Amino acid sequence: MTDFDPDHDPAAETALSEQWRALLARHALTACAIDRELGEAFGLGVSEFELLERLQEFEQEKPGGGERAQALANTVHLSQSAFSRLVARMEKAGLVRRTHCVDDRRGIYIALTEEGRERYRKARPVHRRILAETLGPEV
Amino acid sequence: MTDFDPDHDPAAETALSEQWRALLARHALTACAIDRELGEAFGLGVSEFELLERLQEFEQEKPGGGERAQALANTVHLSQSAFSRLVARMEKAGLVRRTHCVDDRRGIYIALTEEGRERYRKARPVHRRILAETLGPEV
DNA sequence: GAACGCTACATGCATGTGCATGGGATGCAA
DNA sequence: TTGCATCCCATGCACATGCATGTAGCGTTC
Repeated sequence: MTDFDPDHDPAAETALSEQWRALLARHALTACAIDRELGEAFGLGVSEFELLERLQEFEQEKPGGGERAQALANTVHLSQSAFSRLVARMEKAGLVRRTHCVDDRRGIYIALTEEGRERYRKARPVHRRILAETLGPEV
Repeated sequence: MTDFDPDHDPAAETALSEQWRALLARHALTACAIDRELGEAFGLGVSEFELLERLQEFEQEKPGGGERAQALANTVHLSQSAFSRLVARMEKAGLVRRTHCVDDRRGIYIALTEEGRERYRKARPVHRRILAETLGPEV
């Protein structure tokens, strides 16, 4: 709420500003590269890949039949509505499967399909290579 | 083009992946906060503020009548088309002014209006406060 | 158990974005 | 001059996103 800092420090302000610009630049560079390469090769965007990765991780922890949507939505930095549509797209693409919970029929479980696991397995090395290329050089 | 690294190093791969996740999280947190607060208070988004800031910086360097669009587009991490529309929105809002170059009539100059300078002056402290709140705590 | 509020997800709508393309301006070569 | 490739910006289109709202299920209170 305070418009200008009580303890105004120009040097700290400049440092923060440059940190933010660097973050913006790295984010744009990497996200753009992922969208382009994974999009062309596997039909995946940044969010799609992130979701596949989360599902794969959850699957390793407990091999049950998927994970609650709510638990996943928080991990991909999307609004609730955007997440809902992301899952819908990926279900249509055959990468995940939605099933209503039996104990709480408001919620849904989201599980990888075999195709989803396979797609992730193939896309992962490309994703990691892009990270190495764009994040690796600490410019 | 190489699908999997010649020098495969699981530890380095994990480190890169976590670095990317942290970057995604920080970007989402900060960008979202900026969009919300600057949007409510000043009708500005992340890109709008960035452009105002670049224009203000260029203006200080050489107080001439603006900057070439091409030179600015590279600094805000937008596609050429998105940048074109960003400028159109901001011109409509009275924040910038477009003028055709006289020497090369393909290009345009983009200059701050008085309203644009004023809006930036007011928004800047809020922007910096958000950066301090979201980037400052090195979680 | 009826009514109410709350939660979990879906959807209508407005908007911002990237890709492909369009259209005018420039430069160069024949 | 004419023709052609290129550059700079604008625009049609498809699509992803966020906000607001809708809908169905849960829980509590009386």
